[in-house]
Amino acid sequence: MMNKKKRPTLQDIADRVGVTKMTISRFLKDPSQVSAVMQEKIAVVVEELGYIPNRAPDLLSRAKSNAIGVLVPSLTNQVFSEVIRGIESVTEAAGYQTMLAHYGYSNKVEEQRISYLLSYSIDGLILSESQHTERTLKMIHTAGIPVIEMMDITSPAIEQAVGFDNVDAAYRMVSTMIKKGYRHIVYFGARMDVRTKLKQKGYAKAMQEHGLVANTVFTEAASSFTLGAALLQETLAKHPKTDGIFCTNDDLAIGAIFECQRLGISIPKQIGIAGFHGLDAGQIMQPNLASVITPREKIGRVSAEQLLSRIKGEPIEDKIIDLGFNIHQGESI
Amino acid sequence: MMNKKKRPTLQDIADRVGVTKMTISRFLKDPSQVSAVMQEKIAVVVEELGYIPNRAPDLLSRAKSNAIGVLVPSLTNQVFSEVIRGIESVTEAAGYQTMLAHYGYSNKVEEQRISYLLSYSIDGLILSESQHTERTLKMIHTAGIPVIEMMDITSPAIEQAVGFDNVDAAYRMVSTMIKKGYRHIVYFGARMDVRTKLKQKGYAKAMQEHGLVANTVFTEAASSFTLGAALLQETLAKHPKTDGIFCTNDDLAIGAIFECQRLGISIPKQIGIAGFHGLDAGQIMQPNLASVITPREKIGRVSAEQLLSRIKGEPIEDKIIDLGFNIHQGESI
DNA sequence: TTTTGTTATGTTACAGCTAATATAATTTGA
DNA sequence: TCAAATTATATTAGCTGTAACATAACAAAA
Repeated sequence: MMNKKKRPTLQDIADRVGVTKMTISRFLKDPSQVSAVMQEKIAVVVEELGYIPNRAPDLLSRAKSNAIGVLVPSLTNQVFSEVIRGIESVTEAAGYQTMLAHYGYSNKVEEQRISYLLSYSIDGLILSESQHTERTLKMIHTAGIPVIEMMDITSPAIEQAVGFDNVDAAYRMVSTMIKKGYRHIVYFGARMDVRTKLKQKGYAKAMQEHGLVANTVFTEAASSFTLGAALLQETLAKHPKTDGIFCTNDDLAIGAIFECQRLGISIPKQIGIAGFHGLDAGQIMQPNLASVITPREKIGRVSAEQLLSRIKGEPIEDKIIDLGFNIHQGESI
Repeated sequence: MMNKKKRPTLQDIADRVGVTKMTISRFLKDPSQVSAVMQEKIAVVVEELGYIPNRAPDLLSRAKSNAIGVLVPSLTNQVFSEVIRGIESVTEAAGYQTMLAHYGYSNKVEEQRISYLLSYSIDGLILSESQHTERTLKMIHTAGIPVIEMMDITSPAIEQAVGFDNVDAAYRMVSTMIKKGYRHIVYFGARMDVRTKLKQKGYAKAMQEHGLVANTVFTEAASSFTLGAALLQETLAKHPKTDGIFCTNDDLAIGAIFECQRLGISIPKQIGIAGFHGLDAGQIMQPNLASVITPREKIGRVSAEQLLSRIKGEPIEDKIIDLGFNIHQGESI
């Protein structure tokens, strides 16, 4: 076993300077709390020993850690990188550390990750789901820290939700497609997590209202461009009359468009395709991708703001904060 | 101030069960260390109180933290999500926690993040850079934990590097383009971090060897599809004879291709375009993108394996582990 | 000078868990 | 049956920093 070198402690510094560690502690927190002479002496030794702070004792003896936990389903998913950017813009400014974890869309893994984050005495938690295991709910309750659920607002499980209405967003996009004349619209899903299912609900509702038949093509795999292409193939085989496709995200939509182009299927003439989230890639491509534009960074920012305000002890003002979405028609429908 | 609810401790459980907290500690670590009767009794109370472990005391008493730190420049960058996946596949299997931090390509931020990770007594560190501030080097030295530098192997700053040779990779791709007949190849850079500069070096070397003029078009902004399109515009204006483009990453390359398509510039006939890393998006698109395929997941995996082995006290076998790369010609050059 | 106020430093105690060691309880074996 | 071996539980001490309180040192005011 490699034994970590014994790192210098406050006591080590104190011994060299000839004071007690309390003085060093004060200096590190705010140098002006110590006399000018001391400041110099201590600074030299701190530098010399290369002191590295140790958070453990602080976590042990005090309630606040000045850190929050953030759980996202996946790091590969660009949607969440933007959410994270929003969160950190707020936490950094407020001097909070952000402990990031991902759970691969699994409730069980989410539970483990939350347990791990809580073991570091975080002051608050931002989740990306609104469905959790029993034990997760119990842990959160026991920890007694504020929690925000991000992204979807249709059925928050805990205290406060920030995001938009996935069902309505899907409903509106599909309605737009129907209004444009599409009749055989298929829904592309991947991984079938909660949000994918909510969008399916909105899709089904729109189809039903117009007396149209709802068809879903999906896979359990994580979505990707390649997968969009594969789902298109499957769709052409299973539902040859398809004239429209609504995808749970832009990755699938872009993959499907590429595949159409490869097969010589004209977009939007023969098939109209719409995605979800309005990522950069879809906006730059030819044809410009129709998509539901979601306020990802803002969701992160508002979530963090709400969380910090609650950590400060302020009460919940709005249990549900709806940040809305926009339908972008682009050129692909 | 919101006061976090006082979480149950081992003592609380012990009191209810009527034993000492040591017995509870043993049970939690390995239930079989405790008599069968106790196991049942304790399990009930643990469940009932919703016990959440507290890592602080453990960290404090200098035991191993069973956590490693991983620093990546950016979470938005898909390259690094794949590296992280590789790392976690190893650390999870070994029961290690991975503490993730990102530093936005800034040495100074890297320093802060490292300080933060070290304050949690991590057992090892994986970095994505081979250039660091003075203080970073000092801290790492003082902490006395093993460190791996990932991605580039041309000039490791600390102990051990895992990755490939960026200069050579760029050199080989550009040489391939030259061999195919391209003469006015421009290099697209973004953010001009260390790796971007290394690739530029390889590009310049290949151009020079063939008596060709090297031209770089770049921006300080983070790369994106949109940016690739913008750089293409700039290039057409500045270097109208351009017949080839080598990009520091696939995002720029894809953006450039889209822009060419929009402008009616034929690829690869009029302009050949090559990217770097071989991401999914480039492989599915039309035309299939030429790119340097890098073993990203493997870099993560090997880095983690090496780190864990060194945490166990094993010596460094190879200071530099070169995992190579492949030139994929695709259809875009 | 003495008193009071102010600033700088010191002292004490504590947070929760576990390694190491001690003791009690139980089983085994001759 | 009782000593020895084994197993189960208890006791003690320590990890590092800081809040809270105590004291010392010095300056200003009376």
